[in-house]
Amino acid sequence: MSGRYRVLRGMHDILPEEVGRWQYLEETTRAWFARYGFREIRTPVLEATELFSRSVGASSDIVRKEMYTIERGEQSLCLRPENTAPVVRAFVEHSRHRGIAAGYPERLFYIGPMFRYERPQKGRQRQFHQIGVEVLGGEEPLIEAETIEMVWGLLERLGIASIELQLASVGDSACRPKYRQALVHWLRPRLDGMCDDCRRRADENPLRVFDCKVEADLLVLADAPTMQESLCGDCEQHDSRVKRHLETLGVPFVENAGLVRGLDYYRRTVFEIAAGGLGAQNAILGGGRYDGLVRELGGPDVPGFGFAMGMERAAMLIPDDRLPRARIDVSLITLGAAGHDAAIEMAQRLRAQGISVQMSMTERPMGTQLKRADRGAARFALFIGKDELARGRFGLKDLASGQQDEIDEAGLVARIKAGRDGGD
RNA sequence: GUGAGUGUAGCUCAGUCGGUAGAGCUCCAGAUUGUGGAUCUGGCUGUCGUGGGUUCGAGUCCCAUCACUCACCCCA
Repeated sequence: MSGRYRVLRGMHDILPEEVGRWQYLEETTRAWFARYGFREIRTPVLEATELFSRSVGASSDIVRKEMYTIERGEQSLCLRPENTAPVVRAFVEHSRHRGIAAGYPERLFYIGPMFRYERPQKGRQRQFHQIGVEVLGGEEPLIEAETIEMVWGLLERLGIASIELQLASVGDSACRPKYRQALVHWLRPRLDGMCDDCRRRADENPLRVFDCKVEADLLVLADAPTMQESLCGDCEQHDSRVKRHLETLGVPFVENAGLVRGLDYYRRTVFEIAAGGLGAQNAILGGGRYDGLVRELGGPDVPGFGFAMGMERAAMLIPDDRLPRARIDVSLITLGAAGHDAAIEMAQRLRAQGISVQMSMTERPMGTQLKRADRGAARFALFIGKDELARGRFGLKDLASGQQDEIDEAGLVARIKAGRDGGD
């Protein structure tokens, strides 16, 4: 490690060697989401701080201690820590609800950086990237099922294996407060035997006790009342419909009554997909329904559902053999000054024909040029020297097989393009 | 914010009891003046994370600090 300046803590350069992994993730996502009618939305990374304290929750860790804020004159701005609130802000600002027909909600996705001032660890950066989806303008359980089926299919297409979908309902404004009360009541006489974290959680956010990792506590909690059995009629019906649709679509899930999402705005359905190989941060994506958020942010009473996927986490799980190898079509091997001069224009003509070409910027020994062609993973080497120029025919060598043919310039393009399918 | 581990060449790492800074890979040149991958020979590359202290002498010991990694909290 050298140099005087370094990247900020928790932030990373994505170098050319890794960029292919990211492009594969992004391209696969865009193509797959398009099949479900999702369209991309891009919003600014900078927003009013209040947007997040209103939506994510002023008491949440994200707002309390993890935001990058900028005081600019009278305004408090911040780098977005998540993107549901900005997307909803844009939805409201542009009156998008006016274009929604019953049964056809607005389907949006985004890809971009988020910022949270946290202590970095495996799978957690201060600048990280999310692929997120928001469905606005429908409360049908099919929305959950279809959207989850979509992302389940995406992970399959990316070759990400050993994943588990966990599903729960956190109820609504009718049944959740009642359950919360019941849980606190149940916990109170048992807290003495439980860990410090649980005692603190019981005060601040009782549902979080289910996140506890202490064996003894988990045994106690196994008998705790669950949200599931406390759901009101509407929530219960919604939840069972979501599950029925998921079964129809063949998406396996496990119910996890202890699933707690960190953001205040969730109602009813919440879910998470966890994977092995990610260390302690094993959630690759999570989300839920947020009926009420649009109204909270000053819009009409439009229901919503969405999730966000951590791109760093997803990228880590894509098997190497899934990634297309970036290859250059042809590397020019020049011999002598005349060959090098002629190659300059040859490169231009081939590139105009849609072929990727590399060549040395200076005359170099032939052995060296071939070595570079190899290292640069070129498919072909094309020899250009005075003999070839005199004959008007060039040696085109397949670097994998070693086979070399004499071919005129007119035949080069077709031959090189044909080599794309044949070669590994 | 808390705890633990690690910082030596572009990369991966060795460095004994405190005594002149090392290896492999990469890179460059050559063996090979018009044919690559293998092999061989030679070569370049260092504020030893940073600052201070102890010492005749510090990569090595002590203190501080910064960064990275993992974990906690929390989250994607």
